[in-house]
Amino acid sequence: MKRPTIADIAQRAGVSKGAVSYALNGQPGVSEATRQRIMAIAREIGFNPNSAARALSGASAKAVGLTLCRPARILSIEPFFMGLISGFESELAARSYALTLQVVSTPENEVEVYRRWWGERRVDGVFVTDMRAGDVRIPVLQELQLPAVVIGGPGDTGRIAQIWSDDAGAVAEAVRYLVALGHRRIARVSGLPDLLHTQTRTRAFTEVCTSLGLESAVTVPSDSTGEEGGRATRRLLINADRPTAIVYDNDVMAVAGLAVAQEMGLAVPADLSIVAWDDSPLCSLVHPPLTALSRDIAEYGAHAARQLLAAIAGEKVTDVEAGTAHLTPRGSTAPPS
Amino acid sequence: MKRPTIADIAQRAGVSKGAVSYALNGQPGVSEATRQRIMAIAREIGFNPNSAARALSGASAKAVGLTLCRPARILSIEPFFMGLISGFESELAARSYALTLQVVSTPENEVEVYRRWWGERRVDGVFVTDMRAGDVRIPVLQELQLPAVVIGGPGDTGRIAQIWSDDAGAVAEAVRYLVALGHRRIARVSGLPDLLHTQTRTRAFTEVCTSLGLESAVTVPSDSTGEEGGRATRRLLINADRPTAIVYDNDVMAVAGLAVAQEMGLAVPADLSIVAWDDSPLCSLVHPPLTALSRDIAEYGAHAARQLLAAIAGEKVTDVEAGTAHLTPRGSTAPPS
DNA sequence: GGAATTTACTGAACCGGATAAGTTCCAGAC
DNA sequence: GTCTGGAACTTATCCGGTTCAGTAAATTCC
Repeated sequence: MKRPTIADIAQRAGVSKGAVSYALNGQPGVSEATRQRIMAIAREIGFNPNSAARALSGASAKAVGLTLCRPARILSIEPFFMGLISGFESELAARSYALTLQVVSTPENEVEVYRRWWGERRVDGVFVTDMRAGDVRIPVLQELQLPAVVIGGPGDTGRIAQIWSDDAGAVAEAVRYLVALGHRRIARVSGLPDLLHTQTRTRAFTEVCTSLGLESAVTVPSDSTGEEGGRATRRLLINADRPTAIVYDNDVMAVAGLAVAQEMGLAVPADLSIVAWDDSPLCSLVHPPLTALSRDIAEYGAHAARQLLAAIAGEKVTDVEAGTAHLTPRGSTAPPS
Repeated sequence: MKRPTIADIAQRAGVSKGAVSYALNGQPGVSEATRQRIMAIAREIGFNPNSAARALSGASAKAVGLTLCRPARILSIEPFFMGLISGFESELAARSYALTLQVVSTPENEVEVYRRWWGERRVDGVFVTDMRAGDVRIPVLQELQLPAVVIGGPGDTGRIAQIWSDDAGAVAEAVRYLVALGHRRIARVSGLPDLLHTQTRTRAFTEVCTSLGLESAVTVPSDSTGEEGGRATRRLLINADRPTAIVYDNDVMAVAGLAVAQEMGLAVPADLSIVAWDDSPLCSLVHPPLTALSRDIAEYGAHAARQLLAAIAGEKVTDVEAGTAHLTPRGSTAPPS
């Protein structure tokens, strides 16, 4: 089956290719009657503009890119990214933008992918996640002048717009809530320590715990996996002066922590309170359901997509703080016994 | 920054555009010396072929598509797809193919996306998941002659290749194991009943239970979500002659089922044995860790990607059964008390 | 040694759109 | 009645590759 082109439409309508192009793109240069006639023919024969041809003649590729820098094992269970992707799609699909995905193994690898995408003109812009301090990707994106939006910050991104949620405020809310319940020994199991948002959260956690004069407030670094989160929990709970509450940097680690507590014969929430970050369905799935710092990740993603599309359109895009997480108390938190 | 093109290379090397194209694509028509010189220059100036131009001049788009027909809420927690995507990527990245993702809401919508992708020449082929009986997508793909691989079957896909794992064998293995432990009342919580693989599993489950002469062997339909899986479990467990073991069609529902059992004061595995399908890290995360029907989903995806690339290359691709799931016993199964 | 073939290229057409630069044609102004 | 200006087109060029037809030089063959 042959793909219909504007030449086919032009022939049917008895006009030139140029006229068809003007008509379909809402450009001036054709009468309203002709435009309607052309559009009707296009619809009738199921015309879709060849994205390659369009991209080649200087217009946009109508695609944006996302690189995921995680091994398969971790990705498969990280609900955050799928939520984010769903959010992206809600905006992108409406404007007929495609999302191009690439799984990579290192940030250096990510840079290579950006360079390739740029050279291939494959994408009009990219989403950047998992920002690190002094991230190597930022200078490259600036050099290539590839539109981008950094998700998670705030950090030093130069002219590149970023969007983040108020992690410091959220962590403070969680700690204050636990303290109000009577907890005095609170621990936190964090994600990868070199990620920017981990650092933000760690700083905020330490600050708020100090200001509230807590007995102990350690942060144990982990890597966002359930496995490592469980190990970190075990290390915390074998101490004599074990914490009475633990805040986890994501839901997967929180679930693993819950399992470790059960395995060690500790009752949740009687002996240990648990707070999860990022409230995926996972949190309400387990027993007891986990108190979580919820935020609308899909909306977060949609917001980021709007930002990126604006940046691609050449509009001035400013940094925004969006979607502050707020505490959703469930069965995993209670006063310490 | 200007993107380097083959014209730039041609100028530097003092040859024509055509010669450069032949050299870079390993085509005959240039001497080995010239080829080396051209390749060196290309590497030096960081040349990447413009994918749009390449796609336009008849060559492939170097991209494949995947549509996901799930609401955001479900997708975010479904580890299966991320595992599959990781598997795709391992093959695609090696051959510089991009993966284009689109989240849609209905199968009809999926058909539209296929038509658009085809018209736009955006992808060279597509992965098809979640096959239903009499799936509307198959005739469209045949009509468009868009290379495709169906993941999950076997079904009636005409000339389109498919890949599936031996679900019937796996479900039999699980049931036989439970029966060997002494269970006589086994239930199953399934995924969406109109999906082909759900039907295959249901048929196999009923058959093996009948052949083993079990007291009761109901399948309760669900929709793969934890929420619905939990509800189905609750409905099963309130009966007087409740099952002593439940097999779930995915890991998320199994985890939800575990939570419901705990909530109802039933001990797992003493009062209820649980078997999960698809062994994501989730299964080893909870307490007790879940016995699961494991298969290597990433390898499954990689296999599918190899099939699709072969189909795109015009090779004859045959249906294959790959990666049979096998039982991985963990703490959630034991003889009934 | 001259014709035939092969090698190593060049030049130009082509893919399917976007778009700048004409070309008609007609209404309105003077 | 001529001139101007704009609407409604057409024509031609460009984007950056691929590929085919052509060509000159080198090599092979009898």
